[in-house]
Amino acid sequence: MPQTGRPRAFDAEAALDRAVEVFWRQGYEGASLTDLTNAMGINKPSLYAAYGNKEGLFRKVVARYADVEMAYARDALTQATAYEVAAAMLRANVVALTRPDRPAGCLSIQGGTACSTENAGIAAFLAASRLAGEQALAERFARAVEEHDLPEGADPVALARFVSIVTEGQAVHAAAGVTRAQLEQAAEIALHAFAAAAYPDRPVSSTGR
Amino acid sequence: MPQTGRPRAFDAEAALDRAVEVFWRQGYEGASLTDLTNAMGINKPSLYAAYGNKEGLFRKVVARYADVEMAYARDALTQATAYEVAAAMLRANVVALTRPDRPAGCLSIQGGTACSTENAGIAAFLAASRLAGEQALAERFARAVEEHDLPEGADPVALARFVSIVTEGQAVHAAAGVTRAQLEQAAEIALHAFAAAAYPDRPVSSTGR
DNA sequence: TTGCTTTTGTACCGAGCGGTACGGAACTCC
DNA sequence: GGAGTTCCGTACCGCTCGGTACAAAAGCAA
Repeated sequence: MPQTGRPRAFDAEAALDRAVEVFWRQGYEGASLTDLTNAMGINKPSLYAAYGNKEGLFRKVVARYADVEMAYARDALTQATAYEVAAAMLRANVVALTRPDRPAGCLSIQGGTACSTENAGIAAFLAASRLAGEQALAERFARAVEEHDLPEGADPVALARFVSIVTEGQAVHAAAGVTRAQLEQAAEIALHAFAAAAYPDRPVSSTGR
Repeated sequence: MPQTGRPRAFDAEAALDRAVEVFWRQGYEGASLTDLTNAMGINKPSLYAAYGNKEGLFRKVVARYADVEMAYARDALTQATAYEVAAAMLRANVVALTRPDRPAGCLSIQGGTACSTENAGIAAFLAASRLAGEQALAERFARAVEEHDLPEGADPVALARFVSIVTEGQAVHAAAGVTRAQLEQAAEIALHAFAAAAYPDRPVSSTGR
């Protein structure tokens, strides 16, 4: 595989990271190619050669975002118990949504929940990727039932949906400028709910961190 | 105030309702003037004469949406107890998000959580209007503390924030196509959490409706 | 009928959109 | 030092965007 020709003058992965921020802040439709190329430090033909087109770039951006910024979600799944999984997920999510060196909120929602008809696929793609994360969580909770960590009556799918809904609400709230401390407070309430719903027969201790 | 001149040939309020649907489905930036005028059955000069410009139309659309589609939220505030307020809010929200004759989700989020830099004001406007609803809820819960409905230690602001976060997460989920029954299940879990957080000393009964 | 006022439809505006043609520049292989 | 290959920068494409000029149409008052 002979690699000849003029070498690329930019770091494709670093440029992708710049694009992540632009889409994160402005959404798919709100980010113009000019915004993107300016932030990435390249011009349009380079962008098209390296990433295909705007949609191709966006999909690579989402993949990169999932790799880098959503690592906490995969880590959370490795916790020992369902409760710890939920706790890690909710708490780390709040931290990720409010990092001072990142745009507030999450790309998966900021990218676009509604689009023009011609870009409807973008919103659907993002929705599907969110639901995939929810399903992974549901599978982890199902394992917890098998392991008798969660009681037999627990509904792994419903629990995962609840956790996922809270993380999405947190993301919307974070994008509106709500502070990390305020979101953490809400995460603890949600976690309390998770415990009550997951272990319905067990008495619930008082709320609080 | 003499009303002379050629009379308007369309119902401005009915046309506004058509515009609500377009912005609800496609978001502010995803809805073009062509999309809007086609749906409203008018042409551009009529739109500009009646509503100012695209942003003016959008603000009128949001106001109309708040009047018509968010009535349930104001109704919920009139419930007798904080718990009933939260229950009415969460349950009615699910119904509103999944009406078969309406776009899925809510305009306040579908309208745009992220926008191009020149339309950043739109996202901020929507965020502010959501937070205003949350504040109304917080005031209702504060009243509940005064009335000794909620215990003295309860935090009305945090409770309102939690409820608000769940409704927003539900909206994102609904827009992704999650069914009403699935959202209702999550609402009940959240409601359970609300009870535990609002009445921390009281024992919690098992989950379920 | 004659003004006067307002709305309507058409046709158009400058600007920005996503995307590309093309020539020169920078590299490897022979 | 070509020859071949790939990338970079400029300049441009057709199209759609939000917004408007203008004249005909439709109402009122006199």
